[in-house]
Amino acid sequence: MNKNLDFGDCDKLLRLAGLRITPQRQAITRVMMESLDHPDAEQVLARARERDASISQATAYRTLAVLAEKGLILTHTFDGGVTRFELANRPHHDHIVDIDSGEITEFVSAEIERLQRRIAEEHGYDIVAHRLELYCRKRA
Amino acid sequence: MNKNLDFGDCDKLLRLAGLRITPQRQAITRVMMESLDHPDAEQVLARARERDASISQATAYRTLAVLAEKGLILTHTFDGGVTRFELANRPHHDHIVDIDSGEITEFVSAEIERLQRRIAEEHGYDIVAHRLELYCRKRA
DNA sequence: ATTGCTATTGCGAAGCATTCGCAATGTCAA
DNA sequence: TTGACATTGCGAATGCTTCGCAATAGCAAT
Repeated sequence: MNKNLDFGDCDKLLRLAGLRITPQRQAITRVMMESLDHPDAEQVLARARERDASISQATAYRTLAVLAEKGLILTHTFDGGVTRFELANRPHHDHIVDIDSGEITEFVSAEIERLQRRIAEEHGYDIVAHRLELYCRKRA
Repeated sequence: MNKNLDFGDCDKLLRLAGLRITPQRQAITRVMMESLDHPDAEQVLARARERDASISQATAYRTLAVLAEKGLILTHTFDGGVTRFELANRPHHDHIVDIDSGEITEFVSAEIERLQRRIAEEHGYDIVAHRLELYCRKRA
């Protein structure tokens, strides 16, 4: 009980989403808060079960879905792969996907973002969101 | 290796890909040559069956897979949806998606592509493919 | 604390797109 | 024409994700 130092933050996040606080949701939410990578549902479930072994697969999917719906986590579906998740309140970034290993690298380019805005503007648009993924292979 | 192929001849295309010419593959390949949109496997199958009603679902998937593998068609997966296909003889382009109307506008930016290559290079990667989508709203 | 309303859960089954195993058939070079 | 082997259709099997439902648990009002 004394190791749950992040309980407050976690509960706050769940209340933000207007969700009832359950041990399962706390475990899953804390996993997302601690994950620095982009785990898929299976990985989130495995990590959450280290905290609460009783969590079912369905609950993992449902909790991730509702957190995404409330905007607290982001979902990514890289080409041909499963849905992956990450916490939403992090700085914006795009992704490099290693097509051999599946490894994800994050990057930001202010210059690309500026060009995107210019292109959108030239077509009479304002950008609401964008998605940029580079599917890459390690240099020989 | 497929940049300058003659896409006007279905049989020639299949032969260049090193594939045996079958009625099923001819039908599917012709469907792809005539499609101006980005049909999914189910749609390709339906259109191909107008030419050859005997084509099975498995053959549609297998043919599309092998054509993609040979670089003759491209695959797209929009937002966790199904895989969609497009003939590969069109100039590369990215998409502006009007989030209100769903209208798609194509664009190309050599400058963005150059920046992408530089970013990938800085991370030790070569770009094999990329995906860039701008989700936009018409300017007020 | 107790109650009552309902959101949430676990379970297994059901979807859905896609792939696979295999015997039959078709293609093409020799 | 032949024969090796590529390709096909069928249906079953995947793999990820969602659903139906009865039991359970959270939470606000008593």
